[in-house]
Order: sequence, then structure tokens, then C-alpha cells
Amino acid sequence: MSSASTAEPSRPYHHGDLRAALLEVALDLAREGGPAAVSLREVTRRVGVSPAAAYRHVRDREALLRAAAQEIQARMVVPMRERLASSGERADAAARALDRLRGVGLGYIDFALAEPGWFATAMLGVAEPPADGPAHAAPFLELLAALDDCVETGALSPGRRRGAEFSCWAAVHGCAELLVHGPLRGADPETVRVIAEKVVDDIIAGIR
Amino acid sequence: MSSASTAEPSRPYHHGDLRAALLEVALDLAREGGPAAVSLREVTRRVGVSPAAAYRHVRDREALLRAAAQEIQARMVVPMRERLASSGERADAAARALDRLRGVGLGYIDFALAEPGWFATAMLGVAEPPADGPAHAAPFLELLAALDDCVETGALSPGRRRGAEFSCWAAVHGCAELLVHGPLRGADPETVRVIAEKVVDDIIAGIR
DNA sequence: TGTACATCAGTGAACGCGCGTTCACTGATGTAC
DNA sequence: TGTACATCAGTGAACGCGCGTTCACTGATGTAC
Repeated sequence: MSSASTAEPSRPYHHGDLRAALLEVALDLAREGGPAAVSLREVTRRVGVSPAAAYRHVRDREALLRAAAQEIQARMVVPMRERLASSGERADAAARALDRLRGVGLGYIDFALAEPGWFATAMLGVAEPPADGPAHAAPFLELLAALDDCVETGALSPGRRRGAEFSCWAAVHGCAELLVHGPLRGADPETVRVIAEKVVDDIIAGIR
Repeated sequence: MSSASTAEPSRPYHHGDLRAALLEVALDLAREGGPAAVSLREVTRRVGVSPAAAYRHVRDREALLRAAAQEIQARMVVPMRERLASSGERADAAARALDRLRGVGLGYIDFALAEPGWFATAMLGVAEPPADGPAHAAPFLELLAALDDCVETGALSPGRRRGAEFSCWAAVHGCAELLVHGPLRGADPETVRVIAEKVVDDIIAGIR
């Protein structure tokens, strides 16, 4: 029992782990109303603590927001991989790599549609990656891996690899942004799915 | 002189045309700091009028912001056409149509990079088109025309026309968004230009 | 042409809101003897 | 094992900010006679 202090930085002082609680509520607020909805006053209010208490665990509002962004990025990767798993078994390694690339793109769009508040918040973390974290966002790393896989399996010629990550990211990100905020927001899921698949297929065709 | 009341709704009462002045200053503020920087108090302060005066000419803050968004959209079309004009004379009508399509995309990205505050503001007008304006934003109409031109000149098969506008818009919009807010913001103009051209060329290749 | 009147653009003050951040404090906890 | 002490997480109140919007008003203008 003397080894109670495990890997987590949780300290059962007064609250237990206020920092974790703040982050959790910040994620709730971001989910409901995007980054603008994350205020230190509302976060501390929901946790049941005075506003000033937050400053023992977080430099300022922006630091909390960036921590939330990083957490969201990590969660984004899950649906991007799930789609891969559901693509079934294919004999052709190149075809599998392309499926994976497609899944990464569609998973990105799915996430944006399912969690628009989180999606908008995650972008803040892309703009300002945390000093203690990776330079590239997790979803972007997922895309890089998928593209490299395409080259290795021969689905994408090495000559066409350069800059392909940006074209893919741009198309998929723009699609997500427009579906969430653009003139088609609120369209029926069927239509949305068709459009998302066309955008992803078009950009994959374009980089090859 | 009795026909002084021309087409414009300007009335030389106290200020002259306060509505126009409010809109102009709103555009200034949006240019400097994006939509969040457009507050009625700051707008009226700069015009030199009391905050309440604005309510004689504008329903509320959001209405002014939407008016600004529509004006920005109209201005966006200019660089999108300029690129077309500078593409020179080409014998092949199909090649000219593709040049035009390319110019529309690159002009869109150029505008976003040159005027990020305006660009962000313009998107609000896309989400909520004004009741008295067109259903589609001006830049989007420009894209539709360029694509139709491609079909007419044979640069794009009619079968591939459907949905192409969304793929193009998504790629170009995502590219702009990422160049302005993403990890590459602040990159040197040379790099930015290369990336923008690759994204545009990739998506055009993809829809054909 | 001159005067009385109606109109309504713009005023000034106030309402109530929420925010981020700071400060001296208090009181529960962990630790040293 | 028991007590004194140091630590520092959390408090409560306050600072100063800016915002959107409303209200009764005042005063310059256009118009009707």
C-alpha cells in the first residue's frame, strides 16, 4: 500500500486531482459549444471550486484549452482507425493500403460531423502544438503513416508521395469544415455520406 | 436638383449615411481581427457616434456582421477573376477553361492568405445567406461557372461534372484554412505558393 | 415666403451580463522530530 | 506514538474590462399650410 503513488500525477490532497477534473469539464464544454464555450469560470463552477483554484493547476485559460485540444486529437485517431478495421480482408496489399488511406480521410470527416465542438477545438492544438507533446498532431501522423503504407505497397509511386499529405489533409479538412459550417450543414446523412466519399475518392485519384 | 434621391438609400439627415459608415468600419475591424473583433461598441466608437445610434440602421450586431460578410464575398470574386485574365491567350478552349478553374482556386487561396480576417468573416455569410441576397455565395457561383465552362469546352466530361463543385471547394477551402491557421502558417511565400498550386492541381486531376 | 408642426436620427445614461486574473487568507494535509 | 510545524490547495472578494441592448430624451431636419 506504500506504493500508492502510481504513474499518474494524481495527488489526493483536497480535491483528489483537480487538474484532471478541470480538463474533463473543459472537454465537456468544448464538446457542447466549441472553444469559445470553455471559460475558466464555467469550468470551475461545474467542478464546484472557486475560480482562483484553477490557477494552481493551469497557467491560464489558453493552457487549459491547448491541453483539451491535444486530448481531442488523441481521441480523433480512434474513428480514423476503426474504419480501417471494418474494411475487411483484401488479398491485394496495395488495395488494402488505399482502403486505409480512404478510412483515414472518412474517419476524419466522421469525427468532425459527430463532434463539431471538439473538432473546432482540436484545430487550436494544431496551430500551437504543446511544448511537451509531438510537433505534429496525432490525426496528421495517422495520415502520414497511411500514405507511407501506400508507397510501400506500390499503391502510390514514390515520386508522387511528396506533398501528398497536404493535398489530402486540405481536401478532407475543407470537406469537414464545409459540411459542418457551410451551406450543406444539416443535410441528411445519406447526402453527406455521398459527398464525403466523393471528396475523399477525388483527392486520392488526384494524388496518384 | 429635385431628383437628388438617387438609387442609393443614402439620406443626408444628421450623419449623411450612417449605415454605410457602420458597414465600412465593420469591414475595417473584420479585416484587422476577424469577426470576433466586430463589436457594435467599437464600430460606433470609430464612427464617432453613440452605441445606440447603430440601432437605427441595423437590427443587431449579427445583422451588421452578415452584411459585412456579403460585401467581402463580393470582393473575393475580384482576385478570383484577375488570375484568369493573367493566364494569357491559349488556342485550346479546353485548356483555357482549365486555366480558369485553376485561377478560381488559386484566387480563393490568395485572398484567404492576403486577408485572413476578411476570409474568416466571409464564411459567416456562407452559413447564413442574407434573405435579400443570392442563395449561393459569389465565390461559389464563380466556381460553378468555371466548372460549367470546362464541360462546355470538353475539358470535363458531363458525367464527371456532378459533385465536382464540392470537391473543388473543399480542397481549396481546406488548403486556405490550413495555410492560414495550420502548422504551415507563416511559411515563406515560395513554399506556400508551391503547396497551393499542388493542392489545386491535385483536385483538378482528381475530378477529371 | 414664413411659420408651426411632425418626424425620427442621434444622445447619454443605465441595465445586467460574463469574463480573466490577482490577492491576502485559511485550513487540511504530509512530515520531522 | 504524539506533537509542532511547514506546505500549499482551495477560498472569497475584488479589480477592471468590454460587451449588447433598452430607454426616455433632444434637437436638427423636411413638410404642410
